Amino acid sequence: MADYKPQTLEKKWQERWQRERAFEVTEDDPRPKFYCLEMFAYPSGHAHVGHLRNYMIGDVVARMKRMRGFNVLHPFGWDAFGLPAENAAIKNQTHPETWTLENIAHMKGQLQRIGISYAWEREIATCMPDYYHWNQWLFLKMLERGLAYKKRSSVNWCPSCNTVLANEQVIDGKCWRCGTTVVTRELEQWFFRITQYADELLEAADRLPEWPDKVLTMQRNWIGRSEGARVKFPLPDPKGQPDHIEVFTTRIDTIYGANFILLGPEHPLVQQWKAQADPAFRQTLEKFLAQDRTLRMTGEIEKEGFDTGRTAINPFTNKSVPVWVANFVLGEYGTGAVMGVPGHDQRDHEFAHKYNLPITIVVQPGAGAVSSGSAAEPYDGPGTIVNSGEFNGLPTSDAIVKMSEAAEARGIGERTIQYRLKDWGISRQRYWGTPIPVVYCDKDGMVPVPADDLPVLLPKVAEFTGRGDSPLAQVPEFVNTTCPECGGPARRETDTMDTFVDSSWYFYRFCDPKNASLPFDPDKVGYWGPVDFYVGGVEHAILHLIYSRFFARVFRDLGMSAIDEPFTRLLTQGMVLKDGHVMSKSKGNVVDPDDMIEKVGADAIRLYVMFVAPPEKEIEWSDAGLEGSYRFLARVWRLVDQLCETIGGEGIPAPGGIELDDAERALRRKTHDTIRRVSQDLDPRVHLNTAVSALMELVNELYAFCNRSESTRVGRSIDDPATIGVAERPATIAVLKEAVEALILMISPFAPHMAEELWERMGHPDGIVAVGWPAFDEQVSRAEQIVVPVQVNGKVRARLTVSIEVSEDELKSLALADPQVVKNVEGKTIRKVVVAGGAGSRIVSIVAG
RNA sequence: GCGAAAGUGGCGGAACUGGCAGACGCGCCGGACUUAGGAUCCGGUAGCCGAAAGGCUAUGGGGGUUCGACUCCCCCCUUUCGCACCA
Repeated sequence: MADYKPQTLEKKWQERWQRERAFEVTEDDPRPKFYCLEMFAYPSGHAHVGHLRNYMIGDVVARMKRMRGFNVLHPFGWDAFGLPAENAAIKNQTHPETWTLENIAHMKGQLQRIGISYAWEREIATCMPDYYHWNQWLFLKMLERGLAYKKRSSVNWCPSCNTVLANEQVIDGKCWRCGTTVVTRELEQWFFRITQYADELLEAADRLPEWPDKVLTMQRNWIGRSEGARVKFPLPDPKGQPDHIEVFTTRIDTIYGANFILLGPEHPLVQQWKAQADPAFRQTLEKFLAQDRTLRMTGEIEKEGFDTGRTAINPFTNKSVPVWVANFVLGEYGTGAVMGVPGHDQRDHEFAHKYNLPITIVVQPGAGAVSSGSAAEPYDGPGTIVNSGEFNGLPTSDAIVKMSEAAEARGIGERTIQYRLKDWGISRQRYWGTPIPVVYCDKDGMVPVPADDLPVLLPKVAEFTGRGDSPLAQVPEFVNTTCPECGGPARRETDTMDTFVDSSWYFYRFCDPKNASLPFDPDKVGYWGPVDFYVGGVEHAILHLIYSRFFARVFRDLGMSAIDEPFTRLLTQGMVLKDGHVMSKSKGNVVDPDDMIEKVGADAIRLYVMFVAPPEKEIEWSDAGLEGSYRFLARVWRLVDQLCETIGGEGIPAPGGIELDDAERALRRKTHDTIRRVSQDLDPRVHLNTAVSALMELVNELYAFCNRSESTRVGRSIDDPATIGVAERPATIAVLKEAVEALILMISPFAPHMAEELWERMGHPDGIVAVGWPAFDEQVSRAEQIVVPVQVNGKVRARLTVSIEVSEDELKSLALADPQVVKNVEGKTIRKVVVAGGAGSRIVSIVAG
């Protein structure tokens, strides 16, 4: 007899798993593969239970799949480059690498203490040269194929982080990381041509049935496909190169109502015209253009325009229309210019109203009578075309086709598809990232570093001032190099890559983490890929998950893999709140897992987090709930502790062929019913909370079974003489053994340490890891009892408890034998008895009269 | 404004394809065992009526489909999340 002492037994099993390399895997394994992955971690210092929830969910699935006969790859690594390391270095006078490696060591210990079953021999850290080497390799491949390119552009600049942000990293005009308002800068930047895959990424989103709809919707919106047309509005008096303004519209059918042209402030013609204008005009234009770009992007400022004094020709009406600059037109989207149709667009209507521009109605809702005059409200729905010459009377949908064709025939426009998605800017003016492997030579210009010279190592020395230029530019030994082409002096690129590059393909590196000649062996990715089950926070729904889908296609097109979609199934786990807020160090509401392990052990934490809510939902941390889970584990412990001498070891037969009494049969049914429920709740559903509750029911049933009489009572306190374990009857022992062993096995994904210990105490010295999932006996489970409602003339008059083995005929006779049914149909003629419902549940309806 | 998801006891949550609403746990109440109990074991716990048997009312609100609705359909309310001038 021994009390449940999680701390010592957990340590024992963690050491044993490590010693026996219990979770390491190879590719030459006859079992089917299963790749289970949680989003790798940024090594920020200390993991709190909110972080750990992610890994616990993946671990339950990985352990369960192992038991069910899969060769399970379950690796872990570190997203180790990034700004916080650099900021910490500035603050603490240490090196980012020191800070990062110390954090990794600590967090790795935390993960081991909570008992996550990782193949640690495959661990990777993106800040190591043997990893970022392959970022550089891939960059060169993308450069060769035109998927990486450099251009000058206005970029989002975070003045606090002192670096560029991708569009995806700007939230409401603010930096995703620090919340500082983002400003615009003109810089030479490297881009990845993700837009080349826009259509494919969008289309394939329909073929990801095991992703949450929410994530797919977000990705679809982010890619933002619109079908429309580009149309040229000629400039009668160009005085310069372009002799027209091209607009993008999804509503070419309203073009007869286009009474003005609006240019975005970034439109090149605006700059050109400004330069040509007289000083007074230029000054007012500049004043207008000085509006804060980020304020404009929030959409909360009033619509304002500036009349350029120029005109263009509407190519359909041949009328002259004024050209304005408008603060609400986005320079980066479409052509940066739009046609203003005040009759049928809310924004254009407001604009026309404000500046007294004419409004023309060209669409009537429905096919009804034509009303005249300008509408007080713009109508932007479908309808019938009016005031549009030869197109009058067409439905708007037809008009879009006909007018597009007309524009194409006249060479003044074409149908196009416009995406909201833009190319991915990857240059970062920071130190702690992958150096971009190109050099600049006065003679040969931009020259890629030859693949044989990779990796371009990040120099150890760098000064961390937090100034707004690239720290690498301060390191002459790094910057000054020779040109691979001509051997003359050259300068290295001093920007580093966005860390999202690192995280966009790490799941392939895990398949072959030590490969020194390629990012991975295609055969190994062919074996393990794609990731079958991927767990992570919904905050990565757009950034990481679109970039990874993009990179998977790049590798595919390089001939490195056959995989389009890197993640077959995605689970976005909910956050862990404390006192109603997300855990964060600054809020002071973090729950440190090591404190909790000290109190109740890792298994109780794991069980609690899995039990308290479905994995997708956020949970509110509760110490009382945690204690409840500890109590449950202690309850299981006591049960097994008191029974194992009787039911453990060899020589006890399976209960299959033995004659059982009612209670034994009921327990056996419960055992197999629980196996069925837990199995289904774990796979294919991942309803971990209900799986745990099914196990709790089984434990309750076991206690009730043993407590039928004083002599078989279990579960009292250790020193209580009433707790002498169980009976004599071989059938009882056989049924109990089956139930208890199934319980231990099924609890092991949740509470692996305790399960191992109990399994050992039951007389199995070889450890649980290699043991299979408990066998499910359908025969036993089919004898399950169900309750069938019996209706008489449409009202439920009785409920029959029957076995689902009962046939329909038997069910009918049972219904008629039920006293209450007899009472309800007494003296009446039974017209009809109906049996309905699916397998397992049947409804008897009796029509009497 | 647009889009998505959700609304069930004191609380977290269950209910799988339309079939006993509230599994399981927390909390609370009681009993047993005890010098003691914040341990353990056993029981109770949606609301209302009733001594009980039992009955009635209940899944945000209102309609509908159905023998039967937490579940499906329509309208409304609330909350959360995402997008937000994308022409």
